[in-house]
Amino acid sequence: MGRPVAVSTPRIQTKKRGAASVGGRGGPAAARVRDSTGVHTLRKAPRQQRSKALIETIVEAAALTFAELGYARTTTNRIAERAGVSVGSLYQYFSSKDALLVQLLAGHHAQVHAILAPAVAQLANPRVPLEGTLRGLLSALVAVHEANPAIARALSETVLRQSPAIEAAWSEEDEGSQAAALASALAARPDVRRGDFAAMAAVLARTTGQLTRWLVHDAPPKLERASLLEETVQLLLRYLSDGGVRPGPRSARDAR
Amino acid sequence: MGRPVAVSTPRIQTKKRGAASVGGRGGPAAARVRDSTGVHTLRKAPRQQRSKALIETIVEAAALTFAELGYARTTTNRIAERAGVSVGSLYQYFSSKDALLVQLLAGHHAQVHAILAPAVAQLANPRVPLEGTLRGLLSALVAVHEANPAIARALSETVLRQSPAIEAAWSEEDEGSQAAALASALAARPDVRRGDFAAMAAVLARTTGQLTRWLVHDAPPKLERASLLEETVQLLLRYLSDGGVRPGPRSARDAR
DNA sequence: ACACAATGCGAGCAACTACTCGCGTACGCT
DNA sequence: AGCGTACGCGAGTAGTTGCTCGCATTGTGT
Repeated sequence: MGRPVAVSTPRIQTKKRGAASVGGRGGPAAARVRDSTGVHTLRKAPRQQRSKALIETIVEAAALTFAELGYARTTTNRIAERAGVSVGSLYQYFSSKDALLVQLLAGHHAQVHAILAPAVAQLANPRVPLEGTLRGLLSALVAVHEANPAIARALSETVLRQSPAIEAAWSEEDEGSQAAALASALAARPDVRRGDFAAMAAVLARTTGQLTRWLVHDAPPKLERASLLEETVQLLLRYLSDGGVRPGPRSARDAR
Repeated sequence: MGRPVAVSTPRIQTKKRGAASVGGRGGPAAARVRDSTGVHTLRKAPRQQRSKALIETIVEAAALTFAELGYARTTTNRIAERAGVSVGSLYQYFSSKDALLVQLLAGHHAQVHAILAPAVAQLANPRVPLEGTLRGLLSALVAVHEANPAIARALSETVLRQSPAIEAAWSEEDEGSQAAALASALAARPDVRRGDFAAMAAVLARTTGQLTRWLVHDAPPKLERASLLEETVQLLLRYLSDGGVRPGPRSARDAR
């Protein structure tokens, strides 16, 4: 490359000292500009077509790389390389590595929410049988995770608690956020076991989310997907259903 | 598209960092942590009292720091600082940051195993009621996690998939490893619902582990621990119990 | 066709990390 | 006390990472 690469930047402007130590191995955690509101949006709105395509490409590459290497081991340079663009372009639209992940999280949450909302609504209608609703819900969630295993896996594993910003973005709208609606839906159904509905909703939400992710990404390959899905349905259905196990006087005294 | 021109680094991956130098260093017998595939062991066996205490201190500091900051953001310097020792001392006994974590994992697994084994054995005896066994199991697991929240949290969250060595150490003996024993124990009980016992065992193990960790470390503080624990017991109990839920229209509607 | 802005580039930098090495210190034995 | 050595130390090193900045390239309005 015969191009005279100019002299190195003579500008010795001191970098903005970032906040606490944030970052992976050997990274300069400096200049992590954190908006006071903590909201990470695109730094800049794409005005032309090529830039929109570029953003798309970057996000896809990021998803793939996060999924493959995990968040901590993924470098922005690698993302850019995979996307076939330069790091500079990446940072023109995403203010940080975190921002990239937050973007991914937002997309995922949108998908999950689109499934959860109608499911909870249907649950609130006692005339619709539980089993069908649950089965449909699980299938839909599994489909989402299957449709984009890369994102979902990266999201659920290595990622949380890496940085405050990410954690905030995640908890903003996770499975538990609809707990209140879920709890009242459960309470409204006569075929659901009476109890502490808030706790029930929390346990239900947590279990559903975890089992779904596990089922798609980490379940032992030896076991058949169909069986596991069916077992999951049974787990949830039996948990919610009234009757069945008699917690009556008999079992009350068996505790030692 | 200009090619990157291979920035600097004429060297090709002369990284001698994370790699565990196996063998060599012929010398004193090293105290082994858990020798299976020759993963990580203590570099050197402590011969004097002060060094034993030092190792203890380091491990504790590591647990605390991992829990607080997560694995990726924890630096060995910080661990040493917290332990009040020098990095040099740390590296005299632990060959790497990974080794420290592997040590922690081993300890945790030992504790969990000590709980799981007798519980599965008890489960295999049909004369012991399910409910009591489950409740006891859950209480014990919760106690372990509560007794050392730092380790358990670090272990369950940020850590896995960070490096191949760690992943290997983890999967060596996780909840699923006793799936076979669990499955046959379930099959032997007449009061357990018939089905695909392998899948049941897997779902059961996964759910138990996840809910326990969640309960101790991440459950919304608004909900009471006791309620959540009780709900978890119900979840597992109802999942396993025979009878109860009917696929068809419900008939028996007993109040409460 | 022309000017100007939007976009894209990529080498380089400062920060930060995991880990080493040579040397002083405290231990335990005789 | 005296001596060999296990122990402990911490400044320093090589290597990486996230991110910036000046400039080249492409698109758009007129």
